[in-house]
Amino acid sequence: MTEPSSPLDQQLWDFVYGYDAAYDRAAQQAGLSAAQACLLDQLTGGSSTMGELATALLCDASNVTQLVARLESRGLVTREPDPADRRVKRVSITPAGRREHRAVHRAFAFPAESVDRLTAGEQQLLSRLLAKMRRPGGS
Amino acid sequence: MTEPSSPLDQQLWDFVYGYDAAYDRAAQQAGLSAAQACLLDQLTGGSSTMGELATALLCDASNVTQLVARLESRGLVTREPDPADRRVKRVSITPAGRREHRAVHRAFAFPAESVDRLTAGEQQLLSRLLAKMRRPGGS
DNA sequence: CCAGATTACTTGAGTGGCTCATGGATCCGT
DNA sequence: ACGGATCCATGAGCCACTCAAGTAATCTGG
Repeated sequence: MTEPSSPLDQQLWDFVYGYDAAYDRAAQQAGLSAAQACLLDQLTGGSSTMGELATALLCDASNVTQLVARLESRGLVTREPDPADRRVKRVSITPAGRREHRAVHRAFAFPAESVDRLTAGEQQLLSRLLAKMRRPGGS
Repeated sequence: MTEPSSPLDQQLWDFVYGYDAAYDRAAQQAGLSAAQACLLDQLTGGSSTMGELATALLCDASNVTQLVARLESRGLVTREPDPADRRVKRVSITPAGRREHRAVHRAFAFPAESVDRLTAGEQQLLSRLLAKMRRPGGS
């Protein structure tokens, strides 16, 4: 009685599994963990505080401290006290960090490859379906 | 020049992110890690050897040794030498393990909820798109 | 203006997941 | 029966993650 999951559920699982594995490999190819790559990605839009990073990455602040420490020791991010509130640390990505981030992005071919197998119309359709699945408030 | 990724890429990322987070929470609610839940899932189809599990989970055999050890110590799986080849250990899920696995499955509402926001026709369409994205050999 | 609560981050201890290198046991071909 | 291959376990080590406690800066009320 282990309800055998619909084929669609299985397809979703497989897709996510492949997506995750591909991201891991892409990050690792740049000498980063997936978590480190995610953190760098957060910073490409501008500097953040430690707390903002913790919120974005859905994890503890002390975890961010360590992630940033490792990235900082490799010169991929900088961590400076905010002049306006000296409790706050502003974390920014360095040019070297940006290079690593781009390397990960380039190596992460999975989504582009997947999407490229669809026609433009199918891509639009997929986008619509994803949007509808996401919304908690129905269509 | 950090090519701003298409909206569809972002949607895929968000979907996978939500999927992963939901699975983690579902597993944790049953006192399991995601890796442990995946391992149990592999065993619901019948017993496996350590090596088969390592292949299925895309990880090192020694990692499986530890995962199985923890699950075994909690009575969720058993590990017995294969009578035909005593190098091989056959890992099987116990009734208690099956209960935990079902608990995770029940708590993992994300895919069902997402898919349920689509009509039957849309679900079929999504299935077709996923299949087409997966295939390395084009349509 | 200043004591106390609050905020933002760090530190330390502990758990797990993961890998690599190594080792022991078993199996198989010659 | 010997030697190589196979399957798994063990140990060391890294990283991600969490929780509890600590420090420093800021805010707040009397």
